Amino acid sequence: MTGAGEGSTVLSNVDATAMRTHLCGRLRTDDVGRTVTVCGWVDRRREHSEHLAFVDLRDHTGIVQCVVEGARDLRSEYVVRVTATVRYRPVGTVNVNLATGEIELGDCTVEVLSRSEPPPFALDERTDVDETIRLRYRYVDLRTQRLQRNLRARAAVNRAVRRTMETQGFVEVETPMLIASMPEGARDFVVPSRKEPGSFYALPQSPQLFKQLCMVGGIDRYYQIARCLRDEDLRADRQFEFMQLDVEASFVTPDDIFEVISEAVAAATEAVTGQRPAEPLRMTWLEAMERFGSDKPDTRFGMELVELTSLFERTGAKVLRAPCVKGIRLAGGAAGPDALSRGRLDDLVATCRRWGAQGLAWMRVVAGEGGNGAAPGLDAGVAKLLSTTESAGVVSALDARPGDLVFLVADELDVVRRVLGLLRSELGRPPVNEGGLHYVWVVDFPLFEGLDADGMAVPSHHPFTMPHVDDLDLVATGSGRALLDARSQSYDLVLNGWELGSGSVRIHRADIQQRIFELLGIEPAQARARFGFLLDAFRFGVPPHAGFAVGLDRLIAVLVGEENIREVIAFPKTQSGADPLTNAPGSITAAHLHELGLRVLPPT
RNA sequence: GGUCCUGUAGAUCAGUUUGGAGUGAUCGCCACCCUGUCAAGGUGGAGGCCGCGGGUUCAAAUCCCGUCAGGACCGCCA
Repeated sequence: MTGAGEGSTVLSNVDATAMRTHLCGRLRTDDVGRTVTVCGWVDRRREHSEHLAFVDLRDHTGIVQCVVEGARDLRSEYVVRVTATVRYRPVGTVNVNLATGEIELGDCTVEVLSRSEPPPFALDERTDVDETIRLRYRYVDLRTQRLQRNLRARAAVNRAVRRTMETQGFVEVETPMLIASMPEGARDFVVPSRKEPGSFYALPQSPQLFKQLCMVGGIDRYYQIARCLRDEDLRADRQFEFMQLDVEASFVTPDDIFEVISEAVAAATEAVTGQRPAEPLRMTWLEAMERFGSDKPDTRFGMELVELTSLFERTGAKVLRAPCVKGIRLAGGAAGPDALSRGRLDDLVATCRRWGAQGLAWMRVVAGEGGNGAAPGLDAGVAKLLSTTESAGVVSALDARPGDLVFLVADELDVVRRVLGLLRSELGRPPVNEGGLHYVWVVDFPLFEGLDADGMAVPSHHPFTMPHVDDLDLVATGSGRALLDARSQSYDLVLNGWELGSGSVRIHRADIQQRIFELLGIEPAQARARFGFLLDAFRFGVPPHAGFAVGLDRLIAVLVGEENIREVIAFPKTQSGADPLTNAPGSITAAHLHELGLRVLPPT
């Protein structure tokens, strides 16, 4: 957080107000001898008698010790104003753990501005308070160092992102919150119309179509720090509403977008950590899936997937006979302090089944027979089912050493990738605040995710995603499963295994768009109904354009080392979508319902 | 829609496996004492529908069923 205040344009005397001269945490030995007035909350008091009490006064900058003489009824979280003289602490009473530890406030005149009931939970960092209670009293929780730090980091990111986008020539355009519902993608939040009962607005899942209209409108370079809403189940990294740095630019290639976004996240990173991150790696989707079993690879640690299919092509071990076999190695997983227990292994097998695999084969790596220098062998688990050649092949392909644990999954290609990718994270992923910041551009995503029951292609992104330049012919003439090899000009930005955002080059040519609709099974009439206004706009001169959106909540969470985006959101919702503070969602009056032409059905 | 974990004092947790007398601890809170503490210290005290409902049992915080709330994950999130 060293850089959080850097480059800010605030006035230097902003600490002072009509009620105070200084902020608590900023007082230093330079201020000794000054008469100051500070305001804040009583953090802790240490009463020695009616003659002497030490009162720690806290504001968002930190704590300063007030030496209060004479009896005063000052309790936790009272809001007080103290006028006093800054003085050195007596020899031997300096507190090295406190930024203000060399000084204290003496001759205090204390004014109680507001009393407080005892707080519902301790505001220190030592105990993990139940999150429901923290959210119920979020206004108290916000006083903690943790949330003060996180929200100020968030503001620093917003500021840095705005500055860098402006510097790069982007224009901030605000798009509407009340829009038409699109029957694509995530579930929309809807708002009933009063003027037209029975009709509904949707809240935007993203400004996607509006930013493309901005390109048709000649904005050239658009950006917005936009609130987006999706009515899908919540997770540690997903809230109903979230913020995106939304970007679109005309007459650009993906490289232009990479440059702009890389610069924005670098500026955001520097604003929080004080250091510019390394340039993002670039990796194709295929490489990410093959090496990490995920389209959001966490490159902070190894344990990469190793291809073993050909080794088991003619295996006698039935459980390993499959279209695809891959393995990963857990160093020290079989022996030593980090060894996995049999119970843990059984759990992992069950977990992999839940993830969709037929099973999980595991083996311990042991020292080879024949003494020193002999190649390691395999033991336990399915080891006895393997031929000597197969065992040796596994050991050599995975570079396994005695004491390691080896996991194999044999199944369809996509299952093997996914399950081993999840297992790799489960076993090896470091905490969010360890291992540095590793940005990765994942490029060349498949254009289609698969085929639906009718044999129609299912888009992996949205239907306006431009095919890869080398796959335009395939898209134009291909059919059936062959189409699944087609790549698109879409890309994701990943940070330490978190998907930060995605973007693409958009289709600006009517012929390509028409072909894509055809492959997706969208009839012309249907296309008109759904996206008519966009297609109309494209008839009036659309520039080639591309864009991106960065999930700011996730970015900020990783930058401040939080595992959960609720910790970087001032007033988040619980996993069930409720707000324990305001009790949202709630009912509305019958009159209100009537006005909107709505009737609530009884619960089923 | 599903899987798993959690729910005991204002807070954080023991106690639940194997049912048994009065559910304890620490912090906080209240009162008193204490003139250099800083997670101050000392003495005393208050504070519990053991999430809720039902069942089994002579007996339930503990076992069973249901339900509510919170969390992690799968599905979902173009």
